[in-house]
Amino acid sequence: MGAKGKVAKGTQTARATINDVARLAGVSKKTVSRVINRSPLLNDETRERVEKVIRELGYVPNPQARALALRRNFLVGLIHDNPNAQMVLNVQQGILEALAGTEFEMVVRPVDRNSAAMLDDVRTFLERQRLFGVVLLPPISENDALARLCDEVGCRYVRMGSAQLDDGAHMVASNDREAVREATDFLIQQGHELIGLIEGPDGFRSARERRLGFEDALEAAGRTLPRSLIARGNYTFETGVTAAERLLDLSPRPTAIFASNDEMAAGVVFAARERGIAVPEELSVIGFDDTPIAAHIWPPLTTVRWPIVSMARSAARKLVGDMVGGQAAGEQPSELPSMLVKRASVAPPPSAS
Amino acid sequence: MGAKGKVAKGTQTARATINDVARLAGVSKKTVSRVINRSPLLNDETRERVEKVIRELGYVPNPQARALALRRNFLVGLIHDNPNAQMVLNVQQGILEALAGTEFEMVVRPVDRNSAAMLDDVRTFLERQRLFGVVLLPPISENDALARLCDEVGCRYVRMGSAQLDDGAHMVASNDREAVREATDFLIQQGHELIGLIEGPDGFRSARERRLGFEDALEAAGRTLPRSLIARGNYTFETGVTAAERLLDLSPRPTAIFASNDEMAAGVVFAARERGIAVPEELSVIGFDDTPIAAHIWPPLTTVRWPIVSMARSAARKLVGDMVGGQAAGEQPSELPSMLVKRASVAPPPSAS
DNA sequence: AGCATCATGGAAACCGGTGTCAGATTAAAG
DNA sequence: CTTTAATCTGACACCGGTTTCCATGATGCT
Repeated sequence: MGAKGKVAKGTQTARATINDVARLAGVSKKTVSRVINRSPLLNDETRERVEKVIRELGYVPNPQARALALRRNFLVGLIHDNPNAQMVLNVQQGILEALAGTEFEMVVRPVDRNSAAMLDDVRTFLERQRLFGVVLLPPISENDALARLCDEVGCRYVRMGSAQLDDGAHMVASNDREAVREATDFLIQQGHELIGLIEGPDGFRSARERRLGFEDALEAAGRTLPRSLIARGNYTFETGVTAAERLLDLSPRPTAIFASNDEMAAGVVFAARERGIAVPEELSVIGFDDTPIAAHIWPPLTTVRWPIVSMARSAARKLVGDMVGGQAAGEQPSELPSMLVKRASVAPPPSAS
Repeated sequence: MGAKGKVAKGTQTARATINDVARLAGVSKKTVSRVINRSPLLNDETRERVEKVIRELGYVPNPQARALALRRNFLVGLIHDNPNAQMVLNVQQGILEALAGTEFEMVVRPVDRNSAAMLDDVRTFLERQRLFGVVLLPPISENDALARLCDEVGCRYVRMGSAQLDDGAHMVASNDREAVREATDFLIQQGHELIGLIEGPDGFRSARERRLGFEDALEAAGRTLPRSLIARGNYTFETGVTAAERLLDLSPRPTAIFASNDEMAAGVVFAARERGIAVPEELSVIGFDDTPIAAHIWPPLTTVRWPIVSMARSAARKLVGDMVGGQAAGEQPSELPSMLVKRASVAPPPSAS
């Protein structure tokens, strides 16, 4: 039980105001305000006295009043148009971890990338709510006009993505290209000759980076990528199935497939099952993201663990960092590493056994 | 009139204030305020004149100022401690659908059910932010103390759940017991004699309802449920695997398993694969929720489609209904139906073929 | 017509903080 | 022992709405 209640709660919950604190501490509102806002030009002795009263009263400044006076809300927005539920939730988790214990809250705002009114909607949202800052999740984070809009309305922002698209203060990225190169190298080392690629949708930066990584690996091995071995999906399970069906009907059939995300990789496994192709004996599969589905299907997927939670946490810390914890928040990394998680979906090709 | 009007800001983006509207409409702030808040005692002609100016100016009241004056924020909170990412995201989607086009925003707040400070944390959250209302997601929605707390601090709330735990104004529920009875009936009709149950964690209302539905079906068929055919998981994939392993090692082995959610059902399929037991030829599986994983594993799962998005939308409408759209929001349903989705994971038992 | 009742709109206070700027204190310099 | 500068502190207006209180004109009733 919390024995913090020195404030007698009568019938009504009477929250202490800044005036109460000021009166009891024998100072003015303004001085209390200075204490709250960590103003440097303040006598230490005065500060302590006020802080003592604040503690005794259990006083917490009213966020609505502060928002009005400061013309800035203590809300961090998450703007996304991401089709992958798990990814969105991981990002939320990361942001909330960074915001825990602060006065900030998270408000979530999905947008429609294809809507002509998208930018106007976001502008209205930002101006109305006067958000402290926003985290932009890919793919919408790749939209430069959106970033400019944030600047314009005076809203801080941090973009998440698969490659550095902005300066360190506004970007938290992974290095997808490098990660995919390693994953593809792994397939090549296992002896695979015909490796199919299911790439992400056109216009997604991550799709491009991952394809480049794939090509990097082939090139390093002195191979070229035939057009027929490339299929495209839009990061959903269903398009993964369709793309895999095309690749699996090829003759000769690829013995391995790299899918640009786990959803599509799960689709590959599904399509293989439908055709009676054994995974990994006859077909090796690698995905990307390491979402739960990767570990929950049979066989569990070899995949690239995308540091999404850390990226989101880092992004949120960048936003509010200078407001809370001072140097504790410190300099947040702008690039976080991925790693290859090896599971049962990869084996040497049949011919190599 | 001593029009000590403010100096017009030239280049700066000056959002219209209530004073601008009042001046241009030739009325007082108060009158504009009455228009905004749909006060009934107002001349129709005056109202229209003011509304015209509002439209022309593109005026939108400042939410921060309203929040301060009204002592109530235009935020709807989502409080949850749900382990299932997909479910949380579906709920968010439903809430956002209900809030679209209104002045409300959604703030998400995960809590820790096991923390002793949970209630205090939530109280602080509600009092500080002065939320308009909250949606409570199971399992935390089953916590009566939490509902009482909301009442106490004057925060509206709507609970979501698997059974009616509260009056219609505060509850949106499905009827899990009935849905599971139907699902189990389906297994019985297919000819299964030994049906295993993987129930949800102790203390979850949904776990209890689903077990009761299971028992209802057996009882109606004149059977009893041996203790050995019941295993327990905590709604995660991993505990589903463990529970399934125990059931599959029984002799005689059950020919069908009902798992209380899809995650655990996916675990059952996984465990069966590990043991070389063919699904559905040697083992039928039914899950609950119809989350994406159900359709994305092989074989696709027969499952109960839980109307989670509609429930969340309905819950949010109940909260803000009287504020927006008047009767358009109308009376929201308090119970929404589930349905059995038949996929490939169920077949008659081997002996029956 | 005269008076009570009611609907309407305005001035000013208020919600609970923050910004500006001048005045008070104290320290350093002359 | 002044004078000057630097450091703290508080009075007051302000953020942009809502609400209270009251004056005003319109309406109803006898």
